[in-house]
Amino acid sequence: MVKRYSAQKMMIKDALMRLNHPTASEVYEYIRKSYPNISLGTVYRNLGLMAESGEILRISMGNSPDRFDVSTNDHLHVMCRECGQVFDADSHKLENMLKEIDEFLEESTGVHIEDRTMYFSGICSSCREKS
Amino acid sequence: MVKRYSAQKMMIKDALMRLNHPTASEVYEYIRKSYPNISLGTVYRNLGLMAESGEILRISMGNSPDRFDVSTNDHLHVMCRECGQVFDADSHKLENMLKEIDEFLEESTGVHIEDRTMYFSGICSSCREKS
DNA sequence: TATCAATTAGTAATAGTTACTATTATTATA
DNA sequence: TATAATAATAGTAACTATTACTAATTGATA
Ligand SMILES: [Mn+2]
Ligand SMILES: [Mn+2]
Ligand SMILES: [Zn+2]
Ligand SMILES: [Zn+2]
Repeated sequence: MVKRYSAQKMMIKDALMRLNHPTASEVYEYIRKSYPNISLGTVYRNLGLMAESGEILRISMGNSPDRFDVSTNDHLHVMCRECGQVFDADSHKLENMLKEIDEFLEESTGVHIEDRTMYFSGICSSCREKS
Repeated sequence: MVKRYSAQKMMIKDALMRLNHPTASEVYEYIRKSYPNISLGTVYRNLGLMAESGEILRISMGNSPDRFDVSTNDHLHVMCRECGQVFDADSHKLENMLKEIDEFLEESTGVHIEDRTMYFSGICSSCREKS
């Protein structure tokens, strides 16, 4: 069970670095330009494996298709509901607040918090200018 | 365009009050016991309409099916990853912190935050006792 | 009672994703 | 190097959650 770093896997990693939080099909379409034979299944499988191993991040936002992220450091995501762009925000400075929220929830629900999911949406500055 | 509060709609509302943050099919299965002819489409449509009008809440947690909530007040959700139970937590006391997070994000991304989605998961107290 | 829009049941269609399978590519080994 | 073992792929089928469609039903109104 030796992990083979196939050409396809490298292309997927490369696409992730070039695109901004792409969906699986965005990765697929990007690679297809230079390598038309890539299979959508291969893209999904590798993104899933990489996310599971912690090499990349899977971002589930509501009911839209999952997005993937090469940055695995702790950070938050904000999406513009006008243009769809996804913005990163370093959550370092919020660490204490987030811990406080966890503690509050543990106390009021009895659940030992192991994971939190949060994302935000609004209108980005360039979309605000346009209107 | 008179809003008719059909028998089906009432059954759906009743199911929501009796079940704990159910999915559309949980609502469907519940109603089917006493009214086998109810259509899954009707359940989906009415849940969607009620959520849109603000009469109930739609809760999207990751890639699992959407859940619905009769309580429309501001509160947070915590799910036990062992038994799947969903717990409510009044977010009143966190209001200031949440606003601070919004402000931080507006400053660091330029996006004017209009909506935030957050949910948490962990192990509930009764599941912790069992192991 | 006749009319007409709202709603329904039942089913078809869709989107996103995972599963399957035969084939190809890569590595290990005789 | 030739052969065997197995990891990964392309292509497609299947699946789940959800929405769309349509003909029939319901119920309010004139
Ligand atoms: Mn990111
Ligand atoms: Mn709730
Ligand atoms: Zn924008
Ligand atoms: Zn539990």
